[in-house]
Amino acid sequence: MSKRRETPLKNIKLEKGHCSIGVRLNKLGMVPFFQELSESDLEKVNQHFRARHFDRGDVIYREEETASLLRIVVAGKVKLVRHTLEGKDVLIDMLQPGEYFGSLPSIGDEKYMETAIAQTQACVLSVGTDDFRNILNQYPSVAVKALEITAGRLKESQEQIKQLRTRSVENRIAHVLTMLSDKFGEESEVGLLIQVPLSRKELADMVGTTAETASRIISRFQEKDWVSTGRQWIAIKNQEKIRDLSQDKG
Amino acid sequence: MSKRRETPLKNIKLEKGHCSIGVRLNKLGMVPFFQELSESDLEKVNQHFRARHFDRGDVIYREEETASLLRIVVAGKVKLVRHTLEGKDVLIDMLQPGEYFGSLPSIGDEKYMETAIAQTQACVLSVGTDDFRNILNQYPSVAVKALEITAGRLKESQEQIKQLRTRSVENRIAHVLTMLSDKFGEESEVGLLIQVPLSRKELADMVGTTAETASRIISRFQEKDWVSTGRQWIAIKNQEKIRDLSQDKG
DNA sequence: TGACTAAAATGAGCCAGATCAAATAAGGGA
DNA sequence: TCCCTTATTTGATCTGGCTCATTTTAGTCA
Repeated sequence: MSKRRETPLKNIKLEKGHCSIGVRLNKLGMVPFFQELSESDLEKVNQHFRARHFDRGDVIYREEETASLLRIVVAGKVKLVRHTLEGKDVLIDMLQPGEYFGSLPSIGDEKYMETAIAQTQACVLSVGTDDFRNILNQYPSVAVKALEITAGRLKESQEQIKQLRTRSVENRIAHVLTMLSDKFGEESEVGLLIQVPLSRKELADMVGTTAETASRIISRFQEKDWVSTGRQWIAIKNQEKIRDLSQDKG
Repeated sequence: MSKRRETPLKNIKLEKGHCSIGVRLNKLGMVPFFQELSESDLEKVNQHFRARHFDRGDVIYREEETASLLRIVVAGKVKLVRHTLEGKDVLIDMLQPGEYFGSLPSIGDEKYMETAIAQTQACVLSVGTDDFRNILNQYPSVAVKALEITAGRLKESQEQIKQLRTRSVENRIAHVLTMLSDKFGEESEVGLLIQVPLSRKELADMVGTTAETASRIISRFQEKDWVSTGRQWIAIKNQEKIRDLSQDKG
């Protein structure tokens, strides 16, 4: 009855030159940091950026490397991971176009604390930390925006700490699925598809479990027909149930 | 042989009027935010602040209350806690003079995400969020500083997430003890004393365990003569061992 | 379309740490 | 110095989720 299935994930193929100077200026204005800048200021700021393309799986920078650049995702998805000595990974964040990563110009912020990897083909802008510091001092609105964004991330990360301590793995998985579908969700025939390649292992690393446990739980969801999944993808069929579980009192 | 023991903790009694306008300006310059401001700018900024005294246990603000003030600890210690529906608490941070809390002026930051409680008698400054926003726009150095501080907290909190997922409770307790002694440590006859009242329950809430488990672990440390403790206080007698445990490969 | 490979699903056993229940003891107050 | 409250300690038991090992797929590629 069913044809051979193939990934419902979009194969994001970025064309050659997509990461060029021309496109760049255009996109820069859409980055939250710079939203309040005038056209001309934007152009000045743009001078300091360099653009670079990455293929899926490329390491953008490594933990422990000397941190000297602030980066902004312009196209594609980028994941941030921390490795531990015991060989466990912690998936800190999955970034979308418009989001920043790398080092903010802070004192003693000499090493990157995490590894950044292109999760799909991606185009990334970068500025030197010193240049960015100048930008911050010159355009207070950029600094305020950066502060807001960072404060927001701090809250999220505190929320995650709270969840890690108090909710079950099942609840936490429901929670990331909700977050991911809010961020990357796209309606498709199989349900609300999370438009990023994401293995069970990666899902587990976001939530703080093992791939096995994550798999068991996803299977359970599937039995109840709340999600549909395959290799590296998950789509949500019953948003309400999943959201309920992610809320308090699952 | 030994006299009746009493808490080695200092009873921080703040005198009346300690929290007055006069003292205030003096202290404001010591707050990291404002370190780079000139005397006269400092005075202008000071206009916007109000000072207020709190006794031990006083609630400074509650989770879910509308957030409208940014606060700065001027004297005493303040703890930030998150409560969960299940009745568990998460102790997010223990603040020292000079540190900020409350709401940064960010969009949609309408509710406090945590409850702030005076852990000792304390003096706290506050500014309206709008006023602070103006300060940020007017003095970029303040904004940059705020950004640095917030980014630093973000890193800490990511580090904590990593630890929660990968280290044992024993390791994590050793880790907070190390952090707390770096921050609040004071040499005393009983060892490097953490100069803040801190119950086992609170220790547990910082680390993500139960009071019982925390107690068992502290007992173990005590047997090895690494720490000495009593009600609401802990002093470290063997910093090296504790630090080793908190490091990787305990 | 069939073969092949890495991802995913499953099974069985085990343990750190949570829970529940009780016994102790620290240290403030009079 | 004694009393009393409430933190702390300790014991016994239970379990979610981790581990290790194996079997099944999904989906790509030729």
